[in-house]
Amino acid sequence: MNNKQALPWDNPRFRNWIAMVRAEKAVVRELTHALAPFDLKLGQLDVLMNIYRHPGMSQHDVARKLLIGRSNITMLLPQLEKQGLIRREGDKKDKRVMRLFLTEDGEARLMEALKVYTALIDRVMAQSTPAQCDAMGEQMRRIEEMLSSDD
Amino acid sequence: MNNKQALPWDNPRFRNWIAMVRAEKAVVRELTHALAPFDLKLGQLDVLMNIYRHPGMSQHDVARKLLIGRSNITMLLPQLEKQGLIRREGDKKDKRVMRLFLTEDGEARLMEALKVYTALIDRVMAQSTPAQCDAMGEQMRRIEEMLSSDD
DNA sequence: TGTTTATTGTTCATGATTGAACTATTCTGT
DNA sequence: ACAGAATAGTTCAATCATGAACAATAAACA
Repeated sequence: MNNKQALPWDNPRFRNWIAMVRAEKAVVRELTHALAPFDLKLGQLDVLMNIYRHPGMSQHDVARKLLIGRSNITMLLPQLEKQGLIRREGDKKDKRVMRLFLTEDGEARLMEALKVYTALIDRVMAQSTPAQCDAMGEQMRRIEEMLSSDD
Repeated sequence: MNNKQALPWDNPRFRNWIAMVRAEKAVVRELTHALAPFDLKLGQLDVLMNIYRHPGMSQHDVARKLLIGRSNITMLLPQLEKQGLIRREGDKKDKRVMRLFLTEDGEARLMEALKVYTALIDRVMAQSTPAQCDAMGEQMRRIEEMLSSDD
């Protein structure tokens, strides 16, 4: 019984997955430090980005987009509201949903933070050729689609 | 002043990074569910894997390998010890370090969990050709090396 | 219309992760 | 040998994310 031969570390797919997780963790750590001067956590920035792209988005939609729980959003928003970065408006037609908007401050803060964000990602992704980077992105989109479809 | 043109969403590198984060999150979520029957969290499995590959590893080394804090390890190990999956031995020469070993139960449980782990990763990574998968892995290793070097 | 079912957001208890402060031990340099 | 710096691990408080239970509202349908 030669268990060792079947060990995942000999499996390229597995090793590459591990490499991806480690890289992602390293970048996130770097990013968190880079965002500290803006008083923004990565999760908060994700929310701001989504509201910017889709003003009037509901909390539920933000949660689904970010693959996080609804309660997470509920506990995240007051921090952003307190900082005056976002505004919440009850929907006229559907009294259950809260529509989210950036304030001017929120948009300004977002733009500043995005400069740092993109600068770091640019630096990180410059490790690959544009073609490789795109190929990687395509793989990732296929993976996500594959997993979100068979829920 | 056409801010919009410089928006990160028009930047392929940025978009591909976002795709990667989403894919990773989706896989981790799936993985967490798949591991539930084994009473193992992903973080615990990571620790077991490292101890398996490097028996007698110190807690500090595990933390560094996994890119997590030392205190995290300290609070993680008692759970694994209570389940009888690992064993801790004080180093003879250096009384500060604790050497970690898998018990037989720990190794058995690890092997079972790894079957599920690798099966999922195989399924996920099958979205790419082996060559693409390897190319992606190489990118990730370069990224991690790049970020860990300039600490 | 009225009743059942779904959906949105909130609350709450729980578990995970972090970083700073601390103890104990070892290493360095003189 | 000794003082000071460095290292391994622990403790603790704070933060964060999660899922289940819940309230309010809307949608589906008999």
